[in-house]
Amino acid sequence: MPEGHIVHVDARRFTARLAGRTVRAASPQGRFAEGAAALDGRRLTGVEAYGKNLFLRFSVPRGATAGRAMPWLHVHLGLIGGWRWYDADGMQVAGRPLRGAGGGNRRLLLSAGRGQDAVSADLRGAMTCRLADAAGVDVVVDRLGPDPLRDDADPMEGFARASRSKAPLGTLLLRQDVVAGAGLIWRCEAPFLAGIAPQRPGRDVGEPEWRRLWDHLARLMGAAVERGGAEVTTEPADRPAGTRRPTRASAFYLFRRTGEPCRVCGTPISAEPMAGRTVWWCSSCQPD
DNA sequence: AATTTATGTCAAT
DNA sequence: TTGACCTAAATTT
Repeated sequence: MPEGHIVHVDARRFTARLAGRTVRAASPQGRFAEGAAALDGRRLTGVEAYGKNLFLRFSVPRGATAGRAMPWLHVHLGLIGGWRWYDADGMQVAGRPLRGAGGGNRRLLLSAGRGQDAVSADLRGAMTCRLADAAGVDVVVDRLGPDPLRDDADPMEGFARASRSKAPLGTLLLRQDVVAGAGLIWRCEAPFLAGIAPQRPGRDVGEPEWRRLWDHLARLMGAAVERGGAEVTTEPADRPAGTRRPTRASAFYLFRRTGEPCRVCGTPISAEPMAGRTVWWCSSCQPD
């Protein structure tokens, strides 16, 4: 399920596989029929990931600018959305065949090429899928804080917001105007590695601590991108003996490990609701 | 076969 | 703080 690093992985795939190409667009499911018709036959000219938002820029057809030009496709995957990639044979790229590949849940199918060269991106379950002009994109981006996966990020913009809030750090890290792209996994794992309790009010987090936190976020999320989206925060030495490659059960220090022993000190992992979702922490490694 | 859950966000209380 | 929503996979009946 998608946090910001997944969106950046998608962006890389769009850049590698569809950027610069003339794209066919369809909405087999029908709920984005008008948008798909508007995109069909245009060239993908730009790909941007910002936090959990993906922006795809398409060429504007000459003469067809009756009214505003809408060069951008804005996609937000929400909790359950995702892109599925297919190659010429209708298989997932680098994956197993998808059950129900012809099913009716495909909101937007973007494809290019023919025969051996064909590739398709299949969007399903997204919370947002809409066309936008440049101003529409700006509205979204202007609301976002710095994205640890972007070169243009200024972590101090996030610090400025966090340090004037009394809300707990674990809540602040889910706020997209504080850190764009962070989600439930990172809001737990990064404070653990930084040794800060998620209950600590934002205004009580010092600048050096924030920088430490930011560095962990950027490193963890960057590593997940390099792994093609797979999230792993544990160091090999902190995984059970004999676990060479991280498994689902050994990938995290805290996430979904309520009551299990801390991998560093053995203290049972604590959990409680925070901002409507579960936050996990180690009361020993992350004292109040 | 039906129900629950999921790494997200927004609107309504 | 709660419910609604987008859909697929896991879990329970």
